[in-house]
Amino acid sequence: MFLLVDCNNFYTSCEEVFNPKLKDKMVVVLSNNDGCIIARSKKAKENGIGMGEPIFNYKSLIDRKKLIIFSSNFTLYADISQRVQQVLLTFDLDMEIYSIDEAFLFADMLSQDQLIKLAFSMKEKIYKWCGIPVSIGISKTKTLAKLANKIAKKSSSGICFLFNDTEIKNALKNTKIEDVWGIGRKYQKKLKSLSIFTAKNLIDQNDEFIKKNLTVSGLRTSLELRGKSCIDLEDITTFQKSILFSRSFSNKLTSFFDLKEAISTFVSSSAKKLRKQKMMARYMSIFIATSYFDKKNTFYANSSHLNFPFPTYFTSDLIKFADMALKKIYRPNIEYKRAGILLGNFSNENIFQMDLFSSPLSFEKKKRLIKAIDKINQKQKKRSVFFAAEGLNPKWENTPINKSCKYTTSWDELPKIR
DNA sequence: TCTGGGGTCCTAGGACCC
DNA sequence: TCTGGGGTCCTAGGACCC
Repeated sequence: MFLLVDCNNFYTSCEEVFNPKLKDKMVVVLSNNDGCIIARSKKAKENGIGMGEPIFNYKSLIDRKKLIIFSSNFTLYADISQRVQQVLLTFDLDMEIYSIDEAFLFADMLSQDQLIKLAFSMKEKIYKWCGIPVSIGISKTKTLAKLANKIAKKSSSGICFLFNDTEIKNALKNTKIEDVWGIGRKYQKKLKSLSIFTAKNLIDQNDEFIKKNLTVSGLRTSLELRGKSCIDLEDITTFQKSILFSRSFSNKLTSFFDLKEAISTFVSSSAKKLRKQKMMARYMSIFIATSYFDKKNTFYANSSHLNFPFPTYFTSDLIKFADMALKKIYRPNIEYKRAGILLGNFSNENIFQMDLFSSPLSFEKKKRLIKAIDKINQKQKKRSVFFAAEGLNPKWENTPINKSCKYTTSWDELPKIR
């Protein structure tokens, strides 16, 4: 049996842990640049505040102090997530961290009664130790566990089991097709045009039809809904395949120089992430775009891809490559609103093919240099040492206005009790 | 003049997830 | 006026090989 443990309203719940007064209030957490709503408290959801909506739609609610807003604080959320995972580990089951607020667990050799008991004690322990409420769905496959979790969210106990065929059949009948894990916006539309409205409707189709319309992923989904497990627990050791860093700018950028500074900063951050995972990249993609919502000017978006002759995790190399890529897609006199970089095609830092013409000696030298830089930045303030290409005064960064403290990861920001 | 059949690898784009 | 960010998987088509 698979269990899906999912934190309720995760980001706003994290804020509540350190700010109990928020309980039963309308609270939302905002995206970068304080632009869109990316998390809502229960009360906010009940009052019809939509996911992904721009916050300026709710200006009057904020002015009247009915709606409390937070800038996102991912340092805090990631740390709380870690703590929840630690608690889950104490139950000694195979586990897959599926996202910042979800984990799949796999239990065999347990009776239904034991599973029920287990789920209740998990929920209780996580709340007691971390202050985070969770919902748990349990069933025969991951897709059914997801479905059970959705039902659990609405139930008073916060836990839902789908064990026998009648229970499952009923659940499928009452589940809208768009609520099935694996059916997104496009497929939903397609399926509805084919008169498929519920999960039950989907599993009643024949395999060939499903594969033709939804590819093998859709076929897997429907097999899973029928109770046949096709999606295994992901191995924890599976390594990451790409690193993306993208931002919308607070001020639009026009000059090549400004854009280059922003991109170089993105490169520097992604390279740091890459080194942390002891990986090297051989592929880079850069993209830039104007504002999608700017109706006055024509929309421009472009990307440029690059395969390096050798794998690297050196910021210096990557900044040079990024510069080459950016030159290909940059057009003058345009107001850019968004940019990003993607690194991929990874290999291990110790096992890789070197460039035939570079000397191992210079490689070692570069390695020592970058390790030293990382060390300094870790010990001292962030960005004590950085590359000139990143620029001294970023013109695109914004200062979040309503950010809570790093209560759990910074000595200077520990919660104070007065 | 007439020109086969069986493969692999790579990539862009489109779907999905949180 | 103000509109997010980070991932994975699958497929078709093009390039290549023998």
